[in-house]
Amino acid sequence: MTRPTSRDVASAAGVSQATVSLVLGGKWRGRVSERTAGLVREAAAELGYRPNLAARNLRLGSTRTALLVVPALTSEFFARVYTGAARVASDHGFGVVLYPSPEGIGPARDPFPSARAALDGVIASSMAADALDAIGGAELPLVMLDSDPADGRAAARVNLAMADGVRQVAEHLLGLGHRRFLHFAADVDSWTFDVRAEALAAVVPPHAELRTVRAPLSVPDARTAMEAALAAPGERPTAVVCDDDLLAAGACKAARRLGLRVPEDLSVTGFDDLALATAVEPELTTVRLPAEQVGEQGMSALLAVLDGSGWTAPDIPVDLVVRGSTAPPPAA
Amino acid sequence: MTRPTSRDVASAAGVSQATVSLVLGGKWRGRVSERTAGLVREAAAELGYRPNLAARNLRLGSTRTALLVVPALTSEFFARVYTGAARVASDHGFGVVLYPSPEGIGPARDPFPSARAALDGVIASSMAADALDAIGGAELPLVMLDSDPADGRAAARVNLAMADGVRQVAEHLLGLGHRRFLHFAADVDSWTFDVRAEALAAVVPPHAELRTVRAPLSVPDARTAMEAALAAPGERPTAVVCDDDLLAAGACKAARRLGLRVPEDLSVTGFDDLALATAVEPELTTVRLPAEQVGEQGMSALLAVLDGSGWTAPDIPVDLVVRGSTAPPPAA
DNA sequence: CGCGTCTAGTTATACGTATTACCCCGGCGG
DNA sequence: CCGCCGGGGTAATACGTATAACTAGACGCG
Repeated sequence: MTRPTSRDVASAAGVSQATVSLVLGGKWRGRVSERTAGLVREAAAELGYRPNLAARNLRLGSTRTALLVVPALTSEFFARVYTGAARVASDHGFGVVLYPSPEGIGPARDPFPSARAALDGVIASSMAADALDAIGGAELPLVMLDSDPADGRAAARVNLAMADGVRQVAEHLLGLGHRRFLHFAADVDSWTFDVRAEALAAVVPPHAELRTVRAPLSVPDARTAMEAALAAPGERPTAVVCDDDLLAAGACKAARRLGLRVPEDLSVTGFDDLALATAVEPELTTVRLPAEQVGEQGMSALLAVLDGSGWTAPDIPVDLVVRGSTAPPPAA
Repeated sequence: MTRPTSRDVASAAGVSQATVSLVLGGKWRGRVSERTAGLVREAAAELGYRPNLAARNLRLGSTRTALLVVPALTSEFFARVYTGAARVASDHGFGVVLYPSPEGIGPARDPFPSARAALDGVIASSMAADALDAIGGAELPLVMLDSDPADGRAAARVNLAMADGVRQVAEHLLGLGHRRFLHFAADVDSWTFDVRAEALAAVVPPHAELRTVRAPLSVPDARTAMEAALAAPGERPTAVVCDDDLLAAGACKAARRLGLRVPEDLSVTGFDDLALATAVEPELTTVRLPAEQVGEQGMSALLAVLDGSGWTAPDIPVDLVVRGSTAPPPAA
């Protein structure tokens, strides 16, 4: 009661194993007659034949599988990146396997004992640099997402126009009349956040004020940090620019606890346009990131690299989405 | 510049390939001398040897890989299930691969061309029944999560005590004095939601009122549906029991739009205890599901099945978490 | 008629591993 | 001195596939 092999199909169809392989592999044009091919396909269907992929991989020296390294599986953004990557991959007969950052699994344990070496290439977020080291995938073709162009490990790179997104946010707020800004930064060591900080500093005019507060990427942590920041002495900012919607949600909660209304007393902007952005009240003004497109381009880039051809593309544009969490500053 | 094979290690160590395999496979007690084993390990480390898994899989006829079939990758709940499963798997030299329901990838495309047949077993959520059909994994050992015990496909089963969770919610609300309930049900065809509906109907006493409204599992959809339900003529319910935190968040938004305060005018309960539950204002009274434990038990069950031993365990208990979205009904 | 060419296949082999069956050699009991 | 045994290792093989190299026959053409 074992799985049928190509040899079983061959004897059922009355041909050789090689013929079966040719027919099912699609490379039989002019090598096998239409009639025989039909017989083979019939026999294969009859037996419910499916090729043994371990054998195929061994023969081809390729697994047609890419690894997507993400910082956290709970992240809606990376879930969408995965979707995009999987779509492109499946168009090319590739599979995609996820490697979430080992956090919560334990640093010493490798969640991919069986997949680790069975890969053709790696697509990795710059936010998961440590996980990437853990894989030791340095010997595999690597595509990095939203990473520092100076990082030499990547064979290709897919970046979002984060700086432009920050610029759009800042101009929106400046246009509303805001002059005292608080940058609510993600307490994560990642190039992509550094870029946002720099972009914001660059676009805020000299006569305006810009301070910075950091918090880990979670709503409760963000709330705590922002409560402290808003309660601090001195002139209160009128607009909080957040690195992430999670931070923005936390900031809104903090504001409400302190009796501040959003957006009348305090404007808050997010980043990413997660589902959360429209789940909270008021809905967040934020920056929409085309996550699926990141995944698609990442996979395309990897395929190009594997193919030996080069790959390069402009930064993926991002768009400001104005909702209810921003308004002109209080008259004061 | 190709990857070293066990044969390369053998010639470097001055032994045969078989010896290398024995030593590195750990089955050399009494077959190879301590000294030779040391030499082999040294050579392997020197060359950076890592076994070719396609070859190993082919030889062993096993891939040591399980597939986790989930309805949606964006789901925080299943992300945690995955974490638990991956932890147990890695303890046993197994890997876990995710198969998200094809939604968004297209029904005709199989995101796992390379993994489909390269699996030892499948763990599937009952919410992803159609995806499961698409894989055609019927011939593989199957563990089902939160599924109908009458479904005969599963070799083992891991269930949460959903009915008990609903009971806890209902008793909490009854204890607060509520008598007019609205069940906000997920518009998803899944056993796990049917169970909740039945449990709620069973625990609400005859003199109380219980209606039902359905909506898809998203905050905007939930908000729309609940706005309509609350604006409907007739006596308004005082408590909304939701199948999911997403629905609860939508219900809160709908209430606020209609000028109702939560929890003073309307109590709302969630289910799942997602991050969202503490991100919204007020924080949701909800039912915490130990998702990691579901993943752990699911993987343990699969390993047991593969091992030929049976597996059975009681339902995993769930706990009510009381937060700010429930209060006694308005005096009226 | 002889030769090249085309069609429709087949035979043979390699991929890298795990494991079974075998082999060699030194020592030991008889 | 021979048979036997056990320690230490090796040779050989199979897993199932893809493909390069080959072949048998039919056919056209000079």
